[in-house]
Amino acid sequence: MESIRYSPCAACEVRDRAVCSVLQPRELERLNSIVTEVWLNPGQILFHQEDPADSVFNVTRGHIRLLKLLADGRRQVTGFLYPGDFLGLAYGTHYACSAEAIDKVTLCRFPRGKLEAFFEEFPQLEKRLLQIASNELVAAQDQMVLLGRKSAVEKVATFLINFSRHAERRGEGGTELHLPMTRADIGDYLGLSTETTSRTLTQLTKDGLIEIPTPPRIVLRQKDMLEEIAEGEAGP
Amino acid sequence: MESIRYSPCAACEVRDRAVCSVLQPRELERLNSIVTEVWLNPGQILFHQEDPADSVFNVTRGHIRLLKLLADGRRQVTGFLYPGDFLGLAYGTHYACSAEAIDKVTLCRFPRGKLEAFFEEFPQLEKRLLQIASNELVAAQDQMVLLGRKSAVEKVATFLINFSRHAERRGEGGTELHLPMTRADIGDYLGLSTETTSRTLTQLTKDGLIEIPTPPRIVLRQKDMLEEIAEGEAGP
DNA sequence: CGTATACTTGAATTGAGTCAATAAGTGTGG
DNA sequence: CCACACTTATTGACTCAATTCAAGTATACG
Repeated sequence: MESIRYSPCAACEVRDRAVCSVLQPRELERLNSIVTEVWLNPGQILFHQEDPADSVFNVTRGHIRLLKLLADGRRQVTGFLYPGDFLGLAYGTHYACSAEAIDKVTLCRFPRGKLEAFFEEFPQLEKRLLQIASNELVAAQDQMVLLGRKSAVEKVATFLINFSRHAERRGEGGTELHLPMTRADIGDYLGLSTETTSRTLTQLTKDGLIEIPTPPRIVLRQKDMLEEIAEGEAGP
Repeated sequence: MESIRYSPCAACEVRDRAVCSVLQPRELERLNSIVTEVWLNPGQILFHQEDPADSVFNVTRGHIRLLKLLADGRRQVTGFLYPGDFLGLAYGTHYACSAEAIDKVTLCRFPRGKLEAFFEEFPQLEKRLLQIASNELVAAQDQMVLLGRKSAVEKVATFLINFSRHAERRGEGGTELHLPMTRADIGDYLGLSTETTSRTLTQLTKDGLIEIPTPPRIVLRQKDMLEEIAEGEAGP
């Protein structure tokens, strides 16, 4: 994990979606002074569960997985982060989960204390964080429905649809997906085994709803059907 | 659902835990001016999923269940609220889930717009909300681990331990629990059927870890063992 | 006291997990 | 460019934890 002190904000590709979106260029310059850039290679760990939570981050490139482990090694991925996503809200003094790079990742690091000092000066920053937290809570509730009540195929369909929407929001077209994470990651995110995840994707392929030219690519053939399945509307 | 405009804050039993805890008595009086009190009978609905989210609430007495429904009626309880708990963060313009009274409930209602106007005057209120949201996000992640990766007995043990801790925090002693919610509610919260929930409680009774004198009461006999089971440390 | 609701228990079923083997990619260095 | 090692993904056969369906038993309530 390397990091430099540089002026990344000016050329930031995700500024419109990031926390910083609420700041004026001049304010952004001030924020710049406390930001460090962080690079991670695939598999590298940004922080561990239980580490002191002294920084928050914004993903600028690549993908992060958040995960929690049980004593015996069972893994739950609590979220995937995409470029623009904010990271570090869900913590008190220590991080509540680990954050690992899926592919090559770049982030902005904000020292917690310094960022909070900024709140006095730019209260809109705090408002933005509350907004982000609120969105995350809504997403968390949806994930609880998924984990608690959806079948394997409903879980996988939901995942594909959500990923597709996310890609669309980034202007990437929501039909041809490039999944950066492995089947094991997806399974641990959906509360499924790797095998069930793979089998379910195979079944969706046989049913003509998706196509897997070559993993990591997946093409959504019948998004409307997938959406129905995702919402549990496709019969029992 | 009745509601009056009265001065409830002065005699509030949960002021120390509620959003209001960050306000001075004089500030509290100002807040008082926008608060309405709401009473609910068991089973009554405070708001429905998809209703416009024009108010936020603080529970002062009784218990609320938050739930989401799938198209075919499958139910996921996304949370139980206890006296002192805040309600209404996880929403944009519309509520993301329904809120129903479990027993007799009293709440403070804050019109959203008016509360937000208060933020200018009392920025510590907004800080408090961010703190609450952060705590809820941590809890949501724990619930994902539970729903995605824990066995039935681990789920039930976790629920009992969490309920116990909550009771202790309210100064109620964490060994003799009064569960206001039904087995069906608990099951829908843990991603289990009513029957499995009941069977698992029976099994814990046979193992001597708990005692069920007469539902709704449950006595925790071996809290340390329950904690081990909850964390998945009690063998495979 | 009868009726509705909540809870428990049993028997049969099943969706997803586990274990195990194979196939398909990816990358490395000779 | 190919052979080897390594990781990721798929597929199959079997198992099992939890669900479903079906009674039956408490408990609360008007």
